[in-house]
Amino acid sequence: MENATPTGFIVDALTRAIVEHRLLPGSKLVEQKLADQFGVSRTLIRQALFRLSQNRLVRMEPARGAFVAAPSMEEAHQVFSVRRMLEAGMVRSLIADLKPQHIKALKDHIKLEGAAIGEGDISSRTELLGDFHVLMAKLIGNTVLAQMLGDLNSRCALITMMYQSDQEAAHSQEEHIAIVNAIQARDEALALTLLDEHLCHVQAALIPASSPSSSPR
Amino acid sequence: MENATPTGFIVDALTRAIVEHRLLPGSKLVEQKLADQFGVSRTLIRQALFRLSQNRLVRMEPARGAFVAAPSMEEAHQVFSVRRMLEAGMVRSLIADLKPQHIKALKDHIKLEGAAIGEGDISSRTELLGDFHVLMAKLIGNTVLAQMLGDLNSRCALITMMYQSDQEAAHSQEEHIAIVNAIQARDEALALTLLDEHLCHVQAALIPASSPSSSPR
DNA sequence: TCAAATCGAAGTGTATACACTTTTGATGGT
DNA sequence: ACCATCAAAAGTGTATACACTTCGATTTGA
Repeated sequence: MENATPTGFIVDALTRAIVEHRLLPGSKLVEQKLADQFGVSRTLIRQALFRLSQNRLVRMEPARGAFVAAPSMEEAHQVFSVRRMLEAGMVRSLIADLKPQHIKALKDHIKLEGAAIGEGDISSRTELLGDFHVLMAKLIGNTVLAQMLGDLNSRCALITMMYQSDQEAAHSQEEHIAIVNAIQARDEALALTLLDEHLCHVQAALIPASSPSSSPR
Repeated sequence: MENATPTGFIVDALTRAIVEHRLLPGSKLVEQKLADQFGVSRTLIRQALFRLSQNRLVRMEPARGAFVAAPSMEEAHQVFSVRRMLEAGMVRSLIADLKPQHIKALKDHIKLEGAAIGEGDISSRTELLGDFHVLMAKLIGNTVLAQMLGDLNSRCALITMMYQSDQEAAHSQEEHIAIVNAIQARDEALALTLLDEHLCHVQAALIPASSPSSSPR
């Protein structure tokens, strides 16, 4: 999953920084400062910022600069709505052509989640909880879908991570377990219900209140 | 829908050229030539090419340059698979909260399709047949979904357009009509079936045979 | 004192320069 | 005739230069 190109490295580093909220939503990203920090020229920084703006992780205003995105509640709702559509179809596909190794892969992944949750490693915990969904896409062999879910995931993470408590993380993992069990039993209706509820729970755990995404004026 | 920035203009122009197959899949895109053609420096061309490579309309090979993408059959299959998932959910949402103006908007759009098909305007016909699906996303007020479908659409267009016959275009429009009727009748099961068949038909009309996407070596 | 105008600093947008890689075509050996 | 070698041409990757815009603070005029 590592990116060898310099621009890719910068994109990854900034993505982590944003998703882990070391760069807060709304922050200005000054090109020369980043260039100094990474020890490269503005050229590469600009490439990275443009890529991030296509991911919607940063927002670029003409002649004003780049800012860490501050997704509105409305947008978050839409993102989750899309995820529910995609993942419902995905689970159907998975159940329709289920193989023992799929179940094994999912259960192995859940073990990793458990380990990260146990250790209190928030960053890797959030990543793994998100990757669970990407893993399903990969298992049905649809890389296009996997990449889309990955992108949507980053977009969600920008919102969720900071606000997800230990308890919510554990809850997410339990839901993952239940979903895998339903898949294993090939109970499509149950799996779909559980998945939908799971995504709703994650969404419901969003921004407790406040913050109508005040535009940095 | 117009993009004011110079880079956006170049992206749009190249997108049209690719989707309309004035630039054939596999073609090399030499930066300096494009720069001369557009009357700008390589800087802006590179920005545009990077954006297009994120859309998967062009593929960039390190130190070798940019090429018009030549999606494999496998990838096309995956793209359509994702579209089926998204659009099934979308139609459910639409029916669940249907308003008279939605039906009107869809029927108006179909009229436009009919006009383009009648005039034999292949370019605008293909665009409108694709926009039908994006329109549904907009009607349920999900701009995130609308944008994703738009992207997937471009990616499909790279494959479909060239090969779509007049007859197939007319067939597509008829299917759109049937889908709208089912939506109007709020017959979810029928709408879903028709939509799924429609997407399968479009997909089936892909590349008649040949071309295992020979990589330009 | 306050508001408007102005000047300078900071930052973005685009072009250009230069190093390095790939490609291509020619040359020489077998 | 054919393949390997090598040099020049073409092209990409990154840095830098410079014009123009935005933002802030200070000055100026009432």
